[in-house]
Amino acid sequence: MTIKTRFAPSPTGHLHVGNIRTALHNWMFAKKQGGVFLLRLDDTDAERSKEEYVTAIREDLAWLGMAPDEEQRQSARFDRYEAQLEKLKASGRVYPAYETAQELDLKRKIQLGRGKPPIYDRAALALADAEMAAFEAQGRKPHWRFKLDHEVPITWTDLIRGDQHFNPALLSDPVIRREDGSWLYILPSAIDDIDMEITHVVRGEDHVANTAVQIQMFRALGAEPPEFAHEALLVGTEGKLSKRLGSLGVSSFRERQIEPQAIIALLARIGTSDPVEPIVAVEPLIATFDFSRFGRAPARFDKEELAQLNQKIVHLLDYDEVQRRLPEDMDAAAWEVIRPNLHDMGNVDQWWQVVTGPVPVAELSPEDREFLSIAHARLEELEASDYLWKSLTDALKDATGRKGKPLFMPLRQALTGLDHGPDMNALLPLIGKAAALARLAKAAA
RNA sequence: GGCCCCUUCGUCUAAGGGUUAGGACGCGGCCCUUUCACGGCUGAAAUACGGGUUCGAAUCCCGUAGGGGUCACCA
Repeated sequence: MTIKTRFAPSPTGHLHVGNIRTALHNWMFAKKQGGVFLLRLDDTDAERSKEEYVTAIREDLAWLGMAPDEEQRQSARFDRYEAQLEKLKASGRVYPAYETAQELDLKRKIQLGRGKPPIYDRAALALADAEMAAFEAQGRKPHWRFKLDHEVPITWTDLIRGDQHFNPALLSDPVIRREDGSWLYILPSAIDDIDMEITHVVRGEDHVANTAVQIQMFRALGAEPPEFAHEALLVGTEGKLSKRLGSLGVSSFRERQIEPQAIIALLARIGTSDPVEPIVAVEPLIATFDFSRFGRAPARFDKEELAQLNQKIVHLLDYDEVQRRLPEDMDAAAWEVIRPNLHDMGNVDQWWQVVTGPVPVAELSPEDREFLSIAHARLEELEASDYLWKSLTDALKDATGRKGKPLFMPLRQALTGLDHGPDMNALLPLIGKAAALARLAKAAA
């Protein structure tokens, strides 16, 4: 049997870290088994679903390198849901209810006030035909609920959480369809999982109770439930499931010059017993992916940790991977020289500026300026070569007796305008003899 | 409030009765580098609390505290 996972976001907003993590785990699990990764847009809510978010979700997944193998959307399958609902009606597993949202809300408040769990009381189940007819006569239309079988305990072995047990009597019969005919996600999701032959449902632990309900739905529809893996949610650095985390999307990562590889490397490992490591290629990440390594406690997502990982990732990036984002005339050799000093890809221009100039003129003492004019004279006599820096500093050592910091720091400042930066041995050939002479002359003046 | 899950260095975690409680990230120090960074080495750093069970508990049991989730005509 081929493995098939699905990522089922509702296009009511952009993907955020939590979403991305879930998508990633679905994708990695499928890839590890040579399976299929399905993107299913849960757009049953026509009010809130927007086409721009559909596009954004596709683009974000592609940018992260996990384009789906297949795409489906629930809005195209309403006929199918209708047909399946009829079957459930026929087998008595769904029933009409006429309460208004306000009435239900009131009931819940009363239950809560009494210290009881706010579970639907199944009043609609006791309705006589005449009462229903009366509601219909008033023009009231029913919404539909799925009838949980209270006699059958719900159990499954979760790939992350282990054996799970739910008492169906402690769960509300879920509303599956509104009076206006629109669908709630829970039944369509189960129908889709069956029809699309999903073998593994990987989602956040906020769905465990839904899974309990859906397991009865699968069975009521004559299907065996798939495997389930519910992962612990991500929390922010404050320890709470932060609102800020919900707004951290791909666009904010792009703005902050975070490479997709860094996001993948962090999200693949965070909350697992494997260490978060700067790994650029996705294959080793996939190879170590294993649900048994997932912790059950919420993991902390730290933007700072992501930034640090990103820096290490940048230091591992090959020239061909970044070439199209580099200044046009920057070659592989220059990339190698500049790369170790990068904080993120946003620093490239700054360092390339140091090579191509112009650079700011350093403030120097009269002694240093005199030293630099000697340096200028010596450099003029030298051949441009890969060892230009060594030849120059050797010559100056002999000529002036300077050594150590007093020897090289004025040179670095004159040549780069900065007191830190890439190795001058590598940098000077990049700057070139002519430009170096000009900078020395300017700083000595 | 009911139900479910969780609690080991700052962070992510390993160790399912006997360990100097291990690793990774971060942090400190040293080395390398005629700068910064990179890299190498090294150090500090944890079993939430209280009771049991046991020769022996991070590990099993109970309780307390704390955290997370859920209990929608959202997904």
